[in-house]
Amino acid sequence: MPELPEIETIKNQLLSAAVIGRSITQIEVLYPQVVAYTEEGFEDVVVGTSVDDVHRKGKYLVLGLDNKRNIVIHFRMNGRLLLRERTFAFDPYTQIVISLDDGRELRFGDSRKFATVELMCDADLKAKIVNKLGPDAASELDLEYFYQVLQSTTRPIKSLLLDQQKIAGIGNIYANEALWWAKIHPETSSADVEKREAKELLGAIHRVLAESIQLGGSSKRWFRHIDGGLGRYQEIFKVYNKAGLPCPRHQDVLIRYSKVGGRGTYHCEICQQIAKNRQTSLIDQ
DNA sequence: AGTCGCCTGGTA
DNA sequence: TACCAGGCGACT
Repeated sequence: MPELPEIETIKNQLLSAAVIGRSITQIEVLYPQVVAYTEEGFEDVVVGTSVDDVHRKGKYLVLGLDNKRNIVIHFRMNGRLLLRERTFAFDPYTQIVISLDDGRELRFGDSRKFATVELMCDADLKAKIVNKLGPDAASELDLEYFYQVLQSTTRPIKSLLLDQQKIAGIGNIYANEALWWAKIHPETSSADVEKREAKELLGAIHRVLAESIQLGGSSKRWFRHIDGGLGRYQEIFKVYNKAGLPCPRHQDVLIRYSKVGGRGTYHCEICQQIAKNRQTSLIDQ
């Protein structure tokens, strides 16, 4: 589920809830497979340390500890991180519980069991995660780089937007929404996107991410805030999950569903047309 | 580039 | 009952 705006929301809420500075008194792993990788024993290294940093890179959430270790969480499809008083009722799907010294617990879980929690030192975080991701779509992506990446491949633009090694943080919802705002067909060859369109698309990416962060992310199904509350961006989806409904720009044209790169894709065939591409021009001749 | 596996739950 | 899902890595 969670893409950049959802993880950013979690991060902001953890900061507001003053998690930084709290020390960790206990770790309970209810579902051992959630721990994807540890350089050392999870519990031994974490208990007794305190959280001194919370940040996000792409779709990863990082809890930095004061011993140079990091708890690195990837939510995959259905991951959920809740902050509860210890006495609060058990949350379904909880897989790992991090107890804080003020009586609160960070409870992480995932109904589909795809999500991962890893413990890694600063050097590993950099080598195994940060250096493998492209610039963060919300905070590090500029037109210069974006256009250069587009020029470098003929892959469908939508697939490129989802490629975390090229651009970090965009997932299926925001790829669909940004392409609609920029009026670009999801299957357009990346290299055929003109600089002017690239600028539009970059603006659209920044727009949808920022608006979603303002609304606390999208809770189409599984995403929850740290207090269990829902995001609201799904209330203003333009095309995502809207197959068969009218395009907001064309009341008589219905949103079409298709697959691009194996992922469900939504677009309006009137406002999002494939730019006349070079291959077609050659064939025409 | 496409398909499969990882798993479970919601919905047509 | 079948199909789909805010992801991603390992296959062919």
